[in-house]
Amino acid sequence: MTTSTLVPVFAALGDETRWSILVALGEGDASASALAGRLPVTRQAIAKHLAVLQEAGLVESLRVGRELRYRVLGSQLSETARRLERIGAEWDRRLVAIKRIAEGL
Amino acid sequence: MTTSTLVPVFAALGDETRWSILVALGEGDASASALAGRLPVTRQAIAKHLAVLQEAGLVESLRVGRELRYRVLGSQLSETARRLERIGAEWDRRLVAIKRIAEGL
DNA sequence: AGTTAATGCAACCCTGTAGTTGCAGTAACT
DNA sequence: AGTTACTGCAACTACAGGGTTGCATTAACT
Repeated sequence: MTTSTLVPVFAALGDETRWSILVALGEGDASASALAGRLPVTRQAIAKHLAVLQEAGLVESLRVGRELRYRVLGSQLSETARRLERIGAEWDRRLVAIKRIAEGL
Repeated sequence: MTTSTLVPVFAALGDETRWSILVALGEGDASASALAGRLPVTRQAIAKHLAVLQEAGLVESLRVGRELRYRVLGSQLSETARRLERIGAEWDRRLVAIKRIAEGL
């Protein structure tokens, strides 16, 4: 497991507008146009954000009639969370070890 | 719990160089100058990155003699992981509910 | 006290990207 | 078939931020 695939996910999550989109999608699948009706940005801007989110594996798209609907993928988020947890735990373990050494054990 | 404090953390994690810094710090506390010796960027660039990481609560600084040493905070990472996990789980729950409706229950 | 080695600050370049407007394409619905 | 409503593509603006160089400052160490 490399971190190379993690970075794009975080980069995607590090934007307020994209979070708004994710939260909106969290309430139900929606197209770029539909999202543009709820958020204070253009449909084209939203389309770009959706492309970034899809590239990061955080959403998937599905054609429904003439519209392209997007669905949020919670599993990817959970997967990322598990990885983060492991890394954080490891760093904390090291810190504890350092403290024990500092205390002269 | 709002997501407003989450975004800076992800923005901080969404950069390869900052990950290199975090990984390096994961092996032991270090100053900006020391890090500059190991990574292919300037000390000043690293200093900026460290400021971002500190702002996001991912590292803390401690003076040791005339140098300013940085330490990675795994706990913040774990905290973020827990939040992510919850959100991801909630979205997945909704998806499952939708599928059950689609199956006509 | 003088030297050395660290940090702090400022100005600058340049690329990436969030956002826009405008128009072309395309597939439903009547 | 014609209209409507959605997506796709392209060009452009503007600003944030990752990176650099250069210099000032400050605090250990001898």
